[in-house]
Amino acid sequence: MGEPDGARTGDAGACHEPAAVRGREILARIGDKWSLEVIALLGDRPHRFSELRRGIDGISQRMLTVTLRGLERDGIVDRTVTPVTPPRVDYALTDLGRTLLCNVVSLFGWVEDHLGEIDKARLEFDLRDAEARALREA
Amino acid sequence: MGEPDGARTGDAGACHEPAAVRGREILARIGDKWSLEVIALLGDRPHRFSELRRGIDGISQRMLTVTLRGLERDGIVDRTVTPVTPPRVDYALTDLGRTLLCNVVSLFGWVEDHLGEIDKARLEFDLRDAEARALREA
DNA sequence: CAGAATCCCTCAAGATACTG
DNA sequence: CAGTATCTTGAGGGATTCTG
Repeated sequence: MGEPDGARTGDAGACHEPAAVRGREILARIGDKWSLEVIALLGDRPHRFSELRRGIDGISQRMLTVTLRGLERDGIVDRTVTPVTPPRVDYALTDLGRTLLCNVVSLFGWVEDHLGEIDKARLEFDLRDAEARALREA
Repeated sequence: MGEPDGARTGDAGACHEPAAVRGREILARIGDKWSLEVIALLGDRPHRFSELRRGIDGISQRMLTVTLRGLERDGIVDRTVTPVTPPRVDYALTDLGRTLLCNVVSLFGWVEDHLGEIDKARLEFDLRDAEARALREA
């Protein structure tokens, strides 16, 4: 940590990148391993840190913290500290976060609607692939 | 290579995973570094391999191949080989790919509409963060 | 309870070289 | 031209430890 340099996650002052890049950046955030589950839970109601931890199977406290920080930084979630002992921290979706959730939900709708096709495509691909592979070794 | 086992990219026969996991899986695919740009280009019109390579700045031929294979496996893009010398391979969106493109476009719309808010949130976050950091060292 | 700091390891991206 | 086969590197993520 020698240099408390500006750049945070590698996107520094990326404010003037082409829209496609910014778009991918956002998609990458919500497409990462945990963000979506956090957003989904918070879409229901606000949660405390430990509630999220229990609610998301397999997440480490480190990754929960990292994920929440990223979402907070992007203005997707709101963090409220209540200075009591032991400390209490609540997380909730911001207005921005809620509008994002809407889009994500509709994308999920697409996924549900087409899961069958996707699985079918994979099966066929893997089959063709296995055939080709078998031929090469013959 | 030793075991030509079933599993391909680590999702094996993931057909019965919870919807949330499948959704994240798809988001992760389209949120990866190159898929979106490929889909965007193909949304315009079919492209040859080398056209895509030239059209996507900074992609290596390996990553283009890997990306295309993933999209093909999921039934998003269609691969057509014309057996001539030198070989000619064309890629195009499938019907499934086109419906996905629609959703992606609307998600991009959201990003464009809220880029300002996101950037503002980041600026404020980084500022608060820097303040807190400065205080700790005092 | 909620997190910060640290270490470590895996896996995917990238560069490079070779081939049908 | 359109790939495949290796190798190296680096970021993402897990386990553990320490603290206000």
